[in-house]
Amino acid sequence: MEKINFSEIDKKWQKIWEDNNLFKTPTHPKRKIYVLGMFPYPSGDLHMGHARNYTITDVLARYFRMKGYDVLHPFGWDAFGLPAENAAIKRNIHPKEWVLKNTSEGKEDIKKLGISYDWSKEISTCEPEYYKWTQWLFLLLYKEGLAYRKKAFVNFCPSCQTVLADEQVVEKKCERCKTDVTKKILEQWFFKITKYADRLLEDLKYLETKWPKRVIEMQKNWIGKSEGTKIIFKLKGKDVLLPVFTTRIDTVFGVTFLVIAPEHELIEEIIKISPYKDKLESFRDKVILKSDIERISEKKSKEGIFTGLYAIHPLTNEEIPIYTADYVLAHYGTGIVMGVPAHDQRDFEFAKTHGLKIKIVIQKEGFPKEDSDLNSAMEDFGIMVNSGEFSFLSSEEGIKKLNTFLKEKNLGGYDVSYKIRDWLISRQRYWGSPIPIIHCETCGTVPVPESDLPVYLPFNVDYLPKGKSPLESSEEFINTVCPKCNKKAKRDPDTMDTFVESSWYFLRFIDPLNREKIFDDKVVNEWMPVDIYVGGIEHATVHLIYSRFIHKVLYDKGLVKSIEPFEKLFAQGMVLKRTLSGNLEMMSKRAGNAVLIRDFVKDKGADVARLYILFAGPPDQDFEWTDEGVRGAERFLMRVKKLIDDNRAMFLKANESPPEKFDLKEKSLLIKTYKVLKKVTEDIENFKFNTAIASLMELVNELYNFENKKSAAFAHSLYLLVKMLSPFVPHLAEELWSYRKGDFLIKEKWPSIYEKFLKEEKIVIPIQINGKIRGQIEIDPEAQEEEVIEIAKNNVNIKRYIDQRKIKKIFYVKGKILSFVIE
RNA sequence: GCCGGAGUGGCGGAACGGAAGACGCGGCGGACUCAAAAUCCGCUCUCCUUCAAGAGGAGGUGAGGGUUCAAAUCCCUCCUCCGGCACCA
Repeated sequence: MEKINFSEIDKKWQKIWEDNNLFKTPTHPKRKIYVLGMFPYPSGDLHMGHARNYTITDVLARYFRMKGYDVLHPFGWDAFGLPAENAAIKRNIHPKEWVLKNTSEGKEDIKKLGISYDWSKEISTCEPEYYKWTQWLFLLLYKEGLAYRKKAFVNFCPSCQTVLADEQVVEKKCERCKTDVTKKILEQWFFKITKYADRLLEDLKYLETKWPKRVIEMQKNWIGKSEGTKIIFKLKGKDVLLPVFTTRIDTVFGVTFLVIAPEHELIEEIIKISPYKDKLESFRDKVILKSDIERISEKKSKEGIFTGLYAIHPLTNEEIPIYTADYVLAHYGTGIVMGVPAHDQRDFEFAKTHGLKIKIVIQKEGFPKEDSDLNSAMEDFGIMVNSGEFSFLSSEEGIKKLNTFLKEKNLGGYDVSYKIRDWLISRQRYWGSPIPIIHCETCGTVPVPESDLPVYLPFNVDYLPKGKSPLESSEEFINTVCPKCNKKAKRDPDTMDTFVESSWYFLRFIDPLNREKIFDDKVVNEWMPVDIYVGGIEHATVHLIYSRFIHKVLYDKGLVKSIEPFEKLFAQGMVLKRTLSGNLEMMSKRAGNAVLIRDFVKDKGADVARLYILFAGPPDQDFEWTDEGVRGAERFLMRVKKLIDDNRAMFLKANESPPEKFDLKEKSLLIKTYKVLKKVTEDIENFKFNTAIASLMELVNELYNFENKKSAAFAHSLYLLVKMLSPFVPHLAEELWSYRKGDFLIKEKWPSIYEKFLKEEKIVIPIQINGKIRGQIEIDPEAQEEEVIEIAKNNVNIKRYIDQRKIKKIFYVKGKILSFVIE
């Protein structure tokens, strides 16, 4: 077979498609579908890992276009942020320059893959036309009381020289550079995502069947809802309240100490009145300045000291010693825990170390009843004892009764706690959107008036990271006048986390050129929600929570009507490749195992890349890129081209309607073809591209071996084959289609399935006897049970088994199997 | 520790209550060729019976148990691997 230059075919059609503006999105859709891949950072040298994401959305976009949908399939760049900035610093060029270079090169690479994007919708988040609206969004949140500034202990990456959101800290390390994160106290901007915690959790129910289970689970975990009780202790002799959150209020009579987090806001007050002032201060400083990684560390011993103060137990009026210890976190619950050593393992260990009382208040068969017999905490539910009027209730009943009781007495009651914390969005880096806030000595924090947006990011700034905001050193930027009092004032020197930009970009795609508004909500509501969102699993808790949050804020303002932004989520797997050292790793420039789109496409063509990527395995799983696999894809495409070329005249004769005359063999070919059509159709909609292609391969094999290549049935099958191939390998399919000298294939309709060609005349079904296959018979698929049994009984193989034996039962599954149960 | 997901040929994977291993890769044999590559055709889970062609039989989807006429698929116990969260009160 002659070698085919697929890349020449690519170029030809890519140009023609572009010249004819074939992927233009209609403004007002009749029957819409919004297909979106997560937009990338403009890193240089896009490789097959990227290609996988784009290919998946492209198959869907092309398929649904043929199905008659108006398809929105846009592309853009997540251009602000550390990746671009760090890369630029490394190369000693300006981030803007770096981004421009990469977006233009990247765009060329993507075009070479033949992805059917509407490029008129392209956006880049670092352009003022975009970040103006990111700033507008900030102001919206500010006005709604959802953006606030607070001094707080924040995660700080010593290598990136900036603070990080909790979501960007993975295993106590910086998500980007893997450096151990330290703590810093800084005044920072936060978005109040916690206000939406419950809705973010509740609304997952709309996504449960359409999002991958693991993503739903990760989000649930991340939000971390925990139902329990708030109970208010009092500081002895003072008018200070000490609220405690617990999930085990049934153990409240077993409280023998309280522990307050060292970084708790009340700790200053406690230090003031404590007899151990100095010791407390030094303990606090020691713990606070530790990074989380040091604080948790290997040993897990519970370090803490006595404050010298006591609390009053609200139910027993006992005096309870107050400790401060490193195992209690200020940001969870109320930052104060009640110590119940008999029924909580951590409290047990702490009590043992500090010689505190241990008091059993829950009993369960098989567990010690004497305090001194405990070797570890008994954490199970059981029967409450030594609990005053609540004694002899079960834990479950006790929890209910105590919740009601505490509420009545104004001492607390049912409460909910979340793990999710507010989203820290300030960054002490240059390459991001400025925060549209002015700090005035007279007026305080003043938002930039909307009419003054955007606050431009200045170009000439010494942007090397120094641990403080580079913009602070830019005189032209930082100095301004207060919009309220017109006195000299300073701009907020920080930039926004890039995840702010990416949490609303899917809305801007719908109306990217709007100069008046963030978007036209009428148009946006015609297109939203995103019907299919495709991207990597790494965004499960970061981008996908932030986007849902921002979308809900906009929903509450009436700007969007969809409850959730992403109807269906598909998490595609990674592309792996062996490195020189033999390890199997994610394809990346850094690992040195990247197969670049531009190199590959130049050599083998876009369709080979697309087909191989789609066929290599289920799209939600990782797969290993191998040269052998590539060859298989290439071989298949050559076979397809040869098949059509060799039978060109027949291919030209066929059309949308199946032939009216055919013999038995031809009919069985038509049946096969329409079964493949049905499977390909279903498989595309279910993201099973690998099996869709497998069935197309079967069809090609069958067509090769088909005897009567002059029959209308054969011609019709060729015709359907080319149509079915087009979402996967659009260039080759278009080339073959062009033999027919009609309209473009990509404007053609997806073929419809003729039911009459799904039914076979005769089928072969297996016969089971006592669960074992003992033979097979040929039957009419519509045959009645009695008829089928009769045929089976007369089959020689079966006769051997059932003669002289009593048949106890017979099962017939229509058209599938016949099963005898004999003695 | 808690919560998910997954274990199927030499490999990627199909089948998801009804003939396990579709399709592809690799391997083996053959055709073409001076030769090689490419291409095309055939075979390719294991064991047993049969001189062979051909056919027949037994076993087999991480391990063990269960439900069912029938289990890779459903249920229980266990093992292993992967992922998320984790001193979360």
